[in-house]
Amino acid sequence: MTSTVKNAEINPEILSFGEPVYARVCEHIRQDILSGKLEAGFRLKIHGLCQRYNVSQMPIREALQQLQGEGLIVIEPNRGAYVRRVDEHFIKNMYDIRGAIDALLARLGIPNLTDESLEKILEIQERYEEFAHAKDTNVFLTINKQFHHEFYMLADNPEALQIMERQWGLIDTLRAKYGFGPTRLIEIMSEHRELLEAYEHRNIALAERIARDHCEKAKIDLLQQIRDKKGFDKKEDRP
Amino acid sequence: MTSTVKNAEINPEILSFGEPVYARVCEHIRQDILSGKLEAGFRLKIHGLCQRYNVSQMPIREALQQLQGEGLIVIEPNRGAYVRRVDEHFIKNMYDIRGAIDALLARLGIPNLTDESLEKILEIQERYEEFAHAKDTNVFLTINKQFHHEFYMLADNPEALQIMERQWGLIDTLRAKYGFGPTRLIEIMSEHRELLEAYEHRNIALAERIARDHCEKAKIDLLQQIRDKKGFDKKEDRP
DNA sequence: CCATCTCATATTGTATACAATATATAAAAA
DNA sequence: TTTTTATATATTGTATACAATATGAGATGG
Repeated sequence: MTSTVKNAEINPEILSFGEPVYARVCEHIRQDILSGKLEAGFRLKIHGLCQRYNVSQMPIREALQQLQGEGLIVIEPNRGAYVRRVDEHFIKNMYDIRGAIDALLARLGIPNLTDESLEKILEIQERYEEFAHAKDTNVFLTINKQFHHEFYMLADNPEALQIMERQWGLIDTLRAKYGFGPTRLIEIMSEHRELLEAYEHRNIALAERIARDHCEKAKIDLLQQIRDKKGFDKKEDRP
Repeated sequence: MTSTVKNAEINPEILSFGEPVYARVCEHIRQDILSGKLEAGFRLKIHGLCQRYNVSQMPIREALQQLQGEGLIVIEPNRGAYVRRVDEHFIKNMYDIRGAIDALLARLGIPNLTDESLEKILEIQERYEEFAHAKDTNVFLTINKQFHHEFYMLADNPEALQIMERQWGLIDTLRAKYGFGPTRLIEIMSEHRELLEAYEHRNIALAERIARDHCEKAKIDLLQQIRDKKGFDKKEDRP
């Protein structure tokens, strides 16, 4: 082999696996956005990302294009890329959509409900209640995701799951940042219990209503948290 | 300026505007997929696209990444890109999702309903009925889109609109290919009339139900059309 | 005849050079 | 002082060379 290695050392963490660099970089940036390390509105300069990941521009550019397709960032041609900015409208709209989707998934899922899945959900719920007093937002978000994931699985509609997950990450990011209202954690617990009961009784109409209300209340709570803590919608880099 | 032009002529249709090439190529491929020119499963080889658009690989690759983010194509690392394959499950799932979203938009939109918007919708509906006997699927799809677009606007939830439009294009492509069932066009007309009436009376619950049923019937019709005309799910290029 | 290996070819992936565009700074004119 | 213009710098966009990987055909061994 007559390979002419003329490039300097490459970040082994990025190159490591057989996966292409652009895929790895894409995943990395996505996580940085969803974890809140890269805040909404943050300007993503290609050169900066090149240094950060120690690779050339092209894999970076490809990663950014994919993230734009996913809606996590916005690329203005010849001007640059920014982490998508979210406003109260976006939050309201996403919760409304989620309410509709969750209701749908209840309708689709209840006919497929088995005793095993019911038990599994109950188990998650109990773990949830265990941590209810801990007040650790991230632990909550994780268990919460597991809880709803079980319902989603029952419905057997991966497209709905994918559509929601694609953008819902941004909402979870906000929730991690602003937390829950003082009484919200207790309310969530009982709302989940109610939902579980509706499933147990195979009461589709009731489950739909509870799922929608659940989202509605979560929406109100998050918006309230944001208004309380303020600091929202500051530090602009570019409109 | 000491520019050293060493590249051959560039396709002026692609380069023309101030828009970057990758954006133009992206739009072009997207249209080719949605219009059915590039069928589901079609292998998108970079070199082939380079020749087709007479540009180098990089803009092509960036365009493909974005389309993958949008979900229109699938890129298997180191193996290639394919137009997303759709199966009956996908169709069923998308119609279910659309039913839920349309119901939501009815609920959100009715409170915002004005006489002007009502009149505009009625106008579209009349144009619809005018063309009902023409049996031109594409004309139908266009007018149909206008009809529903008005309802979507009332709801003031651009995220829902965007989420739907992103993937719904693939369904319209199938509809354009397989057409409507013999009695379906008449049914659509009356279903739209019913929906319009429910809006007129500001009957949210009724409008929700009609919107969902409308999607349910459309789903059944499309699946039937596909089964009838066969030829579906053939000509594979790669799993 | 079948399985496996080798090697040529095709295709995708990455780095780099350079071009095009936007942004910022400073000088000139009003 | 304000506005405009010129110029330099920074940043994005494109083409090309080359590297890495996958694919397929023929050879080799069982």
